[in-house]
Amino acid sequence: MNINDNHGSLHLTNVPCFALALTLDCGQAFRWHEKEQGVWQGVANNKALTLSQIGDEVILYNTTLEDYQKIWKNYFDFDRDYDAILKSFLQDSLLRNTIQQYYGIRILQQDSWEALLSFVFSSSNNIKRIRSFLERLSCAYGEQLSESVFAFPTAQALANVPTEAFRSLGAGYRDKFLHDCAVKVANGTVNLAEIATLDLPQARQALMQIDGVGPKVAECALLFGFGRLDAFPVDRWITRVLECYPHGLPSCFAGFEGIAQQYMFHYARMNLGAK
DNA sequence: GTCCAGGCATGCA
DNA sequence: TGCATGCATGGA
Repeated sequence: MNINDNHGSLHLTNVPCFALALTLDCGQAFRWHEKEQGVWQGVANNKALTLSQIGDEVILYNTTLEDYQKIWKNYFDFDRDYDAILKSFLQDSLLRNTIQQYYGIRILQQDSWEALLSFVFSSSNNIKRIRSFLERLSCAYGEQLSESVFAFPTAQALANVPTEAFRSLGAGYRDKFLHDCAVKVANGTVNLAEIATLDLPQARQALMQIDGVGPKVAECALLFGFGRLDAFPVDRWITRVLECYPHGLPSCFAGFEGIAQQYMFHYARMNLGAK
């Protein structure tokens, strides 16, 4: 991959294994939207970004080489050899067509707090609604970065928000879960930096101290927010896909079950109708 | 009007 | 330990 700094925009060429729209819109991150055809806009790590893709060329419009090195390279996980991982997945005949069809979905390395709170809200909910709620939440309690762009609110900021305020933003019954999550992260009862150092079972247990965090939400937080690519969230869709794997997952997924899971998830949402 | 969504906590057997 | 049920809300 090559990088050219072009007066306030960065041109990445020969970007391997990257489908921008699929990656931003496959239900792992909720603060990206397609502003116009092929042009995506979003916020992560307190930075706004606009970007687009043509073939294996990606253009980042409003950033610097410094921020790319510091934030976006890691966020898009560009140092990881996805081609090699996906190639090994092709050994599984069940997922082969899906991998080829949706080639280039990457797991974003999101902020752990943002991923955790986002998936607390995700329970028994749909992606469109998760998006709109998190946008309202950010507008209400996040730092303003520009006229219409707000950072994801910090745990400290949300810990001071009364439960009823979450309810009035449309959180529904999850209002108390959001509150508990913010309080426990803000006061250190749940220490995200420490959880990042734990093995998977311990990390799950630590996250599940939060009201509203069960096995699935914990797994999503670990996969999407802690870079645990061996985490494997099972939701309603994945449950249906797993009916095709009565003997468990194939060994070619080992260590990267979470990546395989995201292809399964996308396949299911695109191809399996309502149950 | 009915069903469903990246589940979880709770109560009961 | 295992299963059924309620839970808020808005879009299809």
